[in-house]
Amino acid sequence: MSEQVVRKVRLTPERIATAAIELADRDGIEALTIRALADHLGTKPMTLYHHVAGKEALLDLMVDRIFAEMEAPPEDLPWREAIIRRCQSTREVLVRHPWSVPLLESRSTPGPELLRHHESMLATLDRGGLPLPLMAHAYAILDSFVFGFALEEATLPAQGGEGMADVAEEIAAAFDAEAYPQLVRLTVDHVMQPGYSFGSSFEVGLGIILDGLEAARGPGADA
Amino acid sequence: MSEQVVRKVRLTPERIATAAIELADRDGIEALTIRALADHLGTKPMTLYHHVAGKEALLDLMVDRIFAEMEAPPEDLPWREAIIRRCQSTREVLVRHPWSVPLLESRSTPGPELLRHHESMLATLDRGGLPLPLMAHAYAILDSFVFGFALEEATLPAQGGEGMADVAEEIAAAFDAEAYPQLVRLTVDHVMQPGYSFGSSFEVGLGIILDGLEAARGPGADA
DNA sequence: CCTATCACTCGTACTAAGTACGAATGATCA
DNA sequence: TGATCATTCGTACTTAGTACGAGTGATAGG
Repeated sequence: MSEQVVRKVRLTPERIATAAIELADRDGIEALTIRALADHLGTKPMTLYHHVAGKEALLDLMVDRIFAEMEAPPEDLPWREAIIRRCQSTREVLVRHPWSVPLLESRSTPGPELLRHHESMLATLDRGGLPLPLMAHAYAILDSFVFGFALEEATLPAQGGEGMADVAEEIAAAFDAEAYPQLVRLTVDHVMQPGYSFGSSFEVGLGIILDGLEAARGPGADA
Repeated sequence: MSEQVVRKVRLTPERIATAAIELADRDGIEALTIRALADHLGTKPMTLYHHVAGKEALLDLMVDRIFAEMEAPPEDLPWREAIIRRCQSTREVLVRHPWSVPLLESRSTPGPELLRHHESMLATLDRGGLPLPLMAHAYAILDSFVFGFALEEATLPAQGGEGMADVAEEIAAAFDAEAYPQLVRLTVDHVMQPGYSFGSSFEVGLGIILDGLEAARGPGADA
């Protein structure tokens, strides 16, 4: 049970947050306790409190680090590509840390990395020539979609194409085909088919939204 | 502190879940403890365990009841209107119970009402004449957007138009205008303006997505 | 009418987890 | 060398979920 990793480096809030993310990735967010984290760091619970104000503060730190993982696309990319890149990166990060998705939005105090993330998204939209009101819409819509998608993806049983098909099969068997005909049809005739990938809807959705935004902007300049 | 509501009716899982939702609405999800719930129901903690297997099971019940609140649109409505109606209803429910959004997606065991909700959404899409693969995309995209939007909305400081402007003002003051120019510009020149409403992006986003889906369906090409 | 059953109620207490308090330890600098 | 201060951590308090088993009241069969 105890892992007693020997600590060689000095404790810092950043290092603690990093270790906490490791633990959450490995054992799930519900297994992330102060005691387990201390153990993982080769120290004792109360020691952590000299670097972090409490568990809530720790969660805030973790969230900010998650945002830090989302990379800003290079500025020389065309507007549309840049947005796609950033959204993909965001999704990848959230897939890597599925436990974080409900957390991200339940924290009320925004950290610097969160602000940076938003800022760079807005800057890219600005480069696309969107007027302010449309920019606000674009921002809200894209963010909602990306996080919403990640939210669904995070709770999907298994995201590997095959593993998911298996699960879907079980579900379909448990379903009452009369009570839920569409659900069963979708599952059996589509989801369980080889080559199905839930993730492909991400690209499609993103494309639809970007098309709509460009149409709303009109024939503006691109760069 | 103790509220000691006199209980007149027999305890049932449904009634317990309803009371739990009331409590969560009023005091927040973190204040929903078994003890507080028992108090609210005029009974004792262990009594609840004869009707509900545990707190996890209680949360499952609550989630299913939340889904039950989302109303299916009348079948005679045109396809597009029906989708909009359902999505609006979903959003309204989630705004009414903001604490539930992270919960909804973190539960892995789907209840009957959740299945019903999905089924009716799919049925409406089917009425729209979407072929199966496009239907799957439409479903994933719409759900992601609606829940993602609700997720953001749930964590927004205040959704009343004015209250939010106040908060935005504070935030803008705290911001470093040099570090986050776009964020500040958006906040000051748009969000803080009278008449701004975050929620309006919902309609816009929904419209864009539906336009895109119709376009994809239209001439016969699909994705 | 009496009593056995059973669903329901609840008092007690155990466990896990966050964290307050203050002592011990060790490094830095005058 | 000794004082200061950051860090570490042992102990213990608190809250919350819930296991265990005793009480209690309504109902059904004799």
